[in-house]
Amino acid sequence: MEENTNTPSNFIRDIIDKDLEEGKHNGRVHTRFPPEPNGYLHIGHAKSICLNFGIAKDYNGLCNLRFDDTNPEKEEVEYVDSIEEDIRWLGFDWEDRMYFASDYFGRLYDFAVQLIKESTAYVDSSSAEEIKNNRGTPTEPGNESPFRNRTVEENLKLFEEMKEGKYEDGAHVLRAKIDMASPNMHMRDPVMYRIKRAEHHNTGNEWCIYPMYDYAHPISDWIEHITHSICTLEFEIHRPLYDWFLIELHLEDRPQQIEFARLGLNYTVMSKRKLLQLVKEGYVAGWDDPRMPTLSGLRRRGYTPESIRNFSERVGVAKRDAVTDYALLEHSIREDLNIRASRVMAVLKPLKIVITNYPDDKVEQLETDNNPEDTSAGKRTIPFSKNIFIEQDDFREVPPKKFHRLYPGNEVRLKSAYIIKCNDVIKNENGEITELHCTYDPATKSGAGDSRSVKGTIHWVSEPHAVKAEVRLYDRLFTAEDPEADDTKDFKEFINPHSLDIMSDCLVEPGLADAKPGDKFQFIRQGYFCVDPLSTEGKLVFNRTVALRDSWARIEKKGK
RNA sequence: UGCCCGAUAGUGUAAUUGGCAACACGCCUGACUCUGGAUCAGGAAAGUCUAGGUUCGACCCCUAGUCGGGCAGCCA
Repeated sequence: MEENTNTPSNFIRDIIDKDLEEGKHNGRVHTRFPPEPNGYLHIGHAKSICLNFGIAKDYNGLCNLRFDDTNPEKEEVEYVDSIEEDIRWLGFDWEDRMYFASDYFGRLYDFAVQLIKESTAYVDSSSAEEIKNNRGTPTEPGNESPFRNRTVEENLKLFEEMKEGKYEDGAHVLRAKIDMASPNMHMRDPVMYRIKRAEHHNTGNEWCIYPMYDYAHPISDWIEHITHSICTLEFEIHRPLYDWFLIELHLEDRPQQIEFARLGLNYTVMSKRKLLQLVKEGYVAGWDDPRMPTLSGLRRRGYTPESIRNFSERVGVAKRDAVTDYALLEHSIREDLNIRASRVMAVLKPLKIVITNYPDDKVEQLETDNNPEDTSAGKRTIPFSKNIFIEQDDFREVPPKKFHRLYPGNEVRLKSAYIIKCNDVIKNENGEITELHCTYDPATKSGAGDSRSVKGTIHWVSEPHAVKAEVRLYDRLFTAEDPEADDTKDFKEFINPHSLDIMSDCLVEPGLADAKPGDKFQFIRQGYFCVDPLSTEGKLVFNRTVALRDSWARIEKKGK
């Protein structure tokens, strides 16, 4: 399949083009994707992954995977593993360039010593509370720490002792000596190192001091020869600090930080904290619940890597906060599945039909296309018999206007089979419809030349051959476009109570009996579905990825 | 009454870098169809936040304002 090759221009590519023209970095382009292993990747990360790996590819450069693991209290190997898996699944390859910020703890320490020697870093023995109180506010300057002017020797000794574990957590921090009156809060002597006795997923108990993001990130980028360090908007104000460390350390060929707006998607939440809350409080079944915007959730839902890459391309890259319409994501997956998913028939809410003029024991094997969009997908046969099931929604005793489906006296075509006519509606003592009696027209067999045509075609399954299945219909997780908009209400108040609808009495065509987890299908006239990872041959479970566009639903709605 | 950033159809992005607004999604019509899907054809929809200025000419440059977002973790 061909992917969108003409990537639209964006301001980051403009910057790179200009850098290349000016001969910066000797014409190299090297990016990195730097997740913190403290949660699962979501669709917003996918945008960043596609951006970073995509740019590297288009400019003949490289993109590293680097785990930003400077806070051992929050990070776990479980997340490292899931992140690797998700990026690979998305279709990107970091080759042998998987790094950890923790790989650089030694060098980071040495660089810190260098700053101390140059009197641009000092050990502050103030408490966290005192540091906070002396930082000032956005409108008022801060106060200098009483420890700000310790001698180099004293700082060196203290910092080394911090490393050696001579002090308790929080007793001292290492700070950059910049400007307590800076209008940019991040330049008011930011903390570089803190003492934290926590086991690190990678370095174990080797260290008891850990660098802060603002200090570790620019240096990690420099160590890896990154040229363009792409991050999200909230780091914009950190940029002067990013540059400050590199300049003070006299590092050449410095990477450039560029910020873009993170992805916003309506009817969902994207913060790791909130997603974690949904998982922990049981609103969803886990990180890979098909309603989650996580990559593992989307994967389980049936989204393909191609569709997510195309989506990421289409949302664009800019510097303004924006919210993308969920419909764009849905369009991306429909577009992909339309050309690759086999069409099959499945009845979600069965309504029995007896074809009164069809021989009792006869069974025909009818031929049908696997995918009309792709002739190479071939054909298959499906059994047809006297007793079949159709969708309850495809019958109305009293049809509304423009209803092209089955109703008393009307004819419809059974997809790939015959035209039938509804003669009798059979009801039980409660007046509920139990079955329909129809007659078929033998002259209208599918593929038997040009027979009559009727307005409606519906799907069906043969009763004796049908296979039972459970089908899970998903809808958006939230009822509000922006569940976080109202700060008098918790976002969880907007959870859609109908986001999961389990249909347990569905019937699918026999060929689906041995469908394997992950297999994707179009249930004709309904939508795209995939086999859930927990599905078994004894109990088939399908997840609805996305419904087909439904213009009848629109017509009907307008009529009301 | 601080600092930083942003503003283009309903939504998200473009605009050969100063030449008079385009693409995608969505929406509406129609054609076609053994999926009310797909496909095809067509359509509505912004005059670029506001007010000035520079210029033959401004979405683009300048000034002032408005609105929105971010910044006071020993989080990233």
